[in-house]
Amino acid sequence: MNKELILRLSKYKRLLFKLKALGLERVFSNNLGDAIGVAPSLVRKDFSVLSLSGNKRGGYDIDMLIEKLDIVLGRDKPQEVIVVGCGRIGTALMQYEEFRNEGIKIIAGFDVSPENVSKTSGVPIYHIKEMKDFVEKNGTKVGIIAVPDSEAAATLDMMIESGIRGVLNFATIELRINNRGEIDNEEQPCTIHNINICLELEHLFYQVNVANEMEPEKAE
Amino acid sequence: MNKELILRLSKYKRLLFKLKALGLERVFSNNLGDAIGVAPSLVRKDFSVLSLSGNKRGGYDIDMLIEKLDIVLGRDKPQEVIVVGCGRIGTALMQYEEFRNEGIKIIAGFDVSPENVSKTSGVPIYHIKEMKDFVEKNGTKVGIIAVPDSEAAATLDMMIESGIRGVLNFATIELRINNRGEIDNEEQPCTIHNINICLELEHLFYQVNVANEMEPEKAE
DNA sequence: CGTTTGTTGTGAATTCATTCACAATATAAC
DNA sequence: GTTATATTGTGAATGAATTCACAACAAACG
Repeated sequence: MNKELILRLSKYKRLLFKLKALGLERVFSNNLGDAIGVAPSLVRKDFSVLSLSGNKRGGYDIDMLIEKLDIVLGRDKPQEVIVVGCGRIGTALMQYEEFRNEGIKIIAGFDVSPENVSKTSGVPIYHIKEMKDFVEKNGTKVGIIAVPDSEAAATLDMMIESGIRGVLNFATIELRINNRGEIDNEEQPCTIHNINICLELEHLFYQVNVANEMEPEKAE
Repeated sequence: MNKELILRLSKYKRLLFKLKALGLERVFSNNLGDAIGVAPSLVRKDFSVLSLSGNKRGGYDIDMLIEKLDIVLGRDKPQEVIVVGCGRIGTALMQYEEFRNEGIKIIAGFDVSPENVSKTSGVPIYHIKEMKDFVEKNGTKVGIIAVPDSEAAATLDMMIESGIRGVLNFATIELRINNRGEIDNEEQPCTIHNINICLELEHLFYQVNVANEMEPEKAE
């Protein structure tokens, strides 16, 4: 299963929810394709791979798609997350409204000095030393790294040691285990996704200052 | 120019800075490959495409690489950014330390009620109505969207109308213009990058709950 | 009931990034 | 100065994701 494919499946699902809320019952591959910006043939191929079949003329049943996608994406289990590092980014995430709509819940924050963290978010804040106990007790599997760059690598080690198996990293250093974000020779693999805001902005500056300044033919 | 390629170039550059700070003068393709997690042949291919050549035995000259990469990536110009939406995410970004190291500067924040935004970051906060004037006066080309989902599409329109040509979107709805994040039939193209935290977390849950729970052979 | 229409489903073709493999060659060693 | 060695540079091979193209077919229509 391809990373891009999984991302598309999540996008389909989100879109299908909205269409359903609007009262629709069926969709065509080109509706979905238009909305998420891919070719209709790719939508059909994706569904084909997952054995989601539609009606030869009436398109796909929205409820069916949502139900099957939920299974494929593993959305039956609770989506609970911890945040490690309660600085500005960390606390902003704890109060992030949109998580609620997606069924994602931040269940705890951890910091080296929890006494300095405002508790306004309603999320309990603990000292980072308590992380392992907490994660074991709650069976938490996913966590966010929002610590300064200098602490990121050590934080990752602690999280993996605690039992975390999926990590979203906001530090600007690229965290990896072995070669490509996943341990696969270990019994318990851990997946790491890096969100590197600086890198994204730099990419935009490239597009704006370089790619778009070229002759249209040379560009991109 | 491929998106992944541009990202790799930024990573090379960042790494080269660190190596230089450590006193190194030359690197081999496998040093760079190991460090950023790609094959050495890809590093060589990347440099080959850009006509960055090394010495048949002594590797690549770090200063030369940095200099040339800076040109290719368009880092000569100032990297100034505005933030639209000064809620928790927006203000956290305004105070984000790591931008400084990368030469990125947040030069203003805009909000519908600037009077409610704390000014502690040192970044001036204006009413969103003043954006167009500001952007025109300062020639700003890149901006960050940190408004609620419901406002995101309208905010994008305003930013483009104001003259912004590169957008980093933190709202969880996927913003696009035409089909794929770029207008290319217009005179002034605009590139949009979406950072969708919910999507990333959902992807992690998929990895943790589904992919990694399968038999190792079936997984991924 | 036969015909038209529109959409799915999928094997084949395509495209494109990455890896392979190795000739070319600069440096080091002797 | 000759030989050995390590690394670059790149054309060809590979591999994977996407698009194409069209047969199959269900629904609508007359």
